[in-house]
Amino acid sequence: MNIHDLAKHLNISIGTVSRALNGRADVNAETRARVVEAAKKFGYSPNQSGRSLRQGTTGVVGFMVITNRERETRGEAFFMSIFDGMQSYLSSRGLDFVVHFCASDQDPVASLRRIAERRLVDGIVISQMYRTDKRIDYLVQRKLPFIAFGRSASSKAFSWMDLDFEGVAEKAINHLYLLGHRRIAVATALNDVNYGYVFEDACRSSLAKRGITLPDELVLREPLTESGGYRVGERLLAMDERPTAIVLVDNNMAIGLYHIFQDAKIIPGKDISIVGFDESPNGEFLRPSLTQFEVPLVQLGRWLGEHLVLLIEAKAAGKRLPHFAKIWPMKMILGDSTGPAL
Amino acid sequence: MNIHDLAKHLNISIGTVSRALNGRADVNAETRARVVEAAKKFGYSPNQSGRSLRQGTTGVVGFMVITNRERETRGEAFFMSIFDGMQSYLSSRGLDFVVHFCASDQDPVASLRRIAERRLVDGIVISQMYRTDKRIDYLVQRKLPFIAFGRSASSKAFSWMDLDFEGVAEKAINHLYLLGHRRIAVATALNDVNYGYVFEDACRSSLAKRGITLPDELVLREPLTESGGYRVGERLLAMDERPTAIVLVDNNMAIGLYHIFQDAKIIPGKDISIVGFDESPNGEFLRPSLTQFEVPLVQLGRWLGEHLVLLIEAKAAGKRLPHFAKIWPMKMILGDSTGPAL
DNA sequence: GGCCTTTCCGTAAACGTTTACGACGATCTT
DNA sequence: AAGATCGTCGTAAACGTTTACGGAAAGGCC
Repeated sequence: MNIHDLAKHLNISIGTVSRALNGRADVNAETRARVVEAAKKFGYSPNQSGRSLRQGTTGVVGFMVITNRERETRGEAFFMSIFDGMQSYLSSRGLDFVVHFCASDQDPVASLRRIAERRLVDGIVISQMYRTDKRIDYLVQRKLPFIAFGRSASSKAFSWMDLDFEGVAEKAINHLYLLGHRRIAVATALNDVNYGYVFEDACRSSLAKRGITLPDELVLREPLTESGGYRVGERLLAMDERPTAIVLVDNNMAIGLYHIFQDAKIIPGKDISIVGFDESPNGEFLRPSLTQFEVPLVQLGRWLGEHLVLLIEAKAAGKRLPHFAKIWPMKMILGDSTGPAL
Repeated sequence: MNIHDLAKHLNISIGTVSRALNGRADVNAETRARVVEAAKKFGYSPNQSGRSLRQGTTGVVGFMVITNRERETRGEAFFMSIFDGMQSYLSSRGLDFVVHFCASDQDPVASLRRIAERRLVDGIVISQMYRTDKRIDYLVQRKLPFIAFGRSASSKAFSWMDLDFEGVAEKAINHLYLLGHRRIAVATALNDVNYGYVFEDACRSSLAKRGITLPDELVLREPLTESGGYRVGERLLAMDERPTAIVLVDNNMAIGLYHIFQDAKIIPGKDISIVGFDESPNGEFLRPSLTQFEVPLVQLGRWLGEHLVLLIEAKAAGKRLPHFAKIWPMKMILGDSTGPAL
């Protein structure tokens, strides 16, 4: 069933059918009603290939995520809620949303090139930004609208949004400082994902603001997983001069950390203070409950959808929007995993 | 940069360029080399819209997942590994892989219709099957190749694969039975997702085989989340005649269950035995470690990719493959959460 | 040398849309 | 009444490919 069949059945021209369905003004109200009804009856909806070929636009918005077989990124469940929010906004705008996966052993730029060159999307969100990320240069050069979810050290001008690592670090450190903690460890990412460095630097400067220097041995770089957290615990236990508190860049780590502490009969919030990062269901269900930060992920996804559409529309209109750099605020949720320093 | 530009630059016709790039036989080796090199140099790759319009095929394979804002499905991280495996297989076949999300408050059939009618994919995996699922009828009628990940009670003939709920139930029940347990509870899904029923029935018949009838009050239907597990724990604690063991259809539940037990000073494996379901990193890090089942998700994703491609190729060749119904085997991993009945 | 085969390539149609343009009758303006 | 405007619709070109078809040149065979 294509537009010709539909037109023939209605005894009008395909041009009129197209105009009727696309809500153009120059078509009789009654004709339009007939067309719409017939389209519904026959389950007709325009072939996307024909349409995009003609218009040069696909009506599809993408999200690229780099999977990691060893679960070393926070990937996982985190993204699902973001997808949810983004999809719900885009569908309200009549756009399709698809997620592209790129295995960690593949070249992300090649994967992106493929998506872009085959013109599968009108715009895309890229995530898991590396410190220097070639994807940015490529997308800028290709003029494909995009938002980076996470900052990068790229010199190119581009739009991005990121979690408020500075705010989190400041609130966490301040909270611990007021509780009397002075020797504070930081557990951060092992691989080259940029936010590991961002968080580390933020903690360092929040500590410095209070006259504390962060010694190298208290920066624990491990995979952002349960076993990474377990490893962090092992390293903490092996220290001569153990810190009285630790802040984590990832809540998966908290699970492993809690369990090694449980084995070692160390009670979070009493013997050592722990501050988690994102709001994960695990955090609420840990005992004692984890002090962590609230991230409304669905809302964040909506935001990404809205702003990517703005970029796409601007490009279609031939305009140029100023680049934005949005920091997503996060609220601290006090749990029982933080307490006065010994 | 399109095929015309490339042809003009090389001083040959677009037909030859197309043939050269598509690996057709009737083109001179030297010409082909020149074309390939020029394409690489200019970063040319064919416009997917033009190509699909002509060939009637998109080179894209999809996966549809229904998000759930309340995290009531096992959705979440589970899928990420499946995507990983599926994507890696498909990319080795030169196909693209995209994931379509459908919010739980949207109509899954409408969402699927949109994908199918706009011809965005050559084939699709649908998941989170309902007991009676209209998507199946739609896809069968539309003749779009698909695999259902999860069974359904649909009368239509279609291909599906599912986890081995019967095997899991049998192994779990047998294990508990040999440990002396006779009063065994089952925690399963609250909503209409089919596998909740499948698992319940499987447990029921495994128990029956050993002369035990499963009383209604021991079937605990709750959301497949941490808080659902907590709720299961509450209900267990409130029982006059508490079961000595419980099997779970979801590991997220285990987290909540462990924590209410921790609060109530009930030790899994000693005071009560717990059998989890899928292999999740949480399970390994629970204390005592959870008896659970191994699911090689990446491999499972590859399997889905391979078999969907088979269906797509069969359709392209005008052949009809017999429908398959694959049960994915799962291996029990003994933890410390199961022990002799009191 | 004539014929056949093979190799290679150009031509043009087709895929299903959208949209600029023009045509037509009807209505309005003066 | 003539011209202008408006509402509605049909026509045809264009988007970028792939591929069936045919033709030219070259080589092989008798």
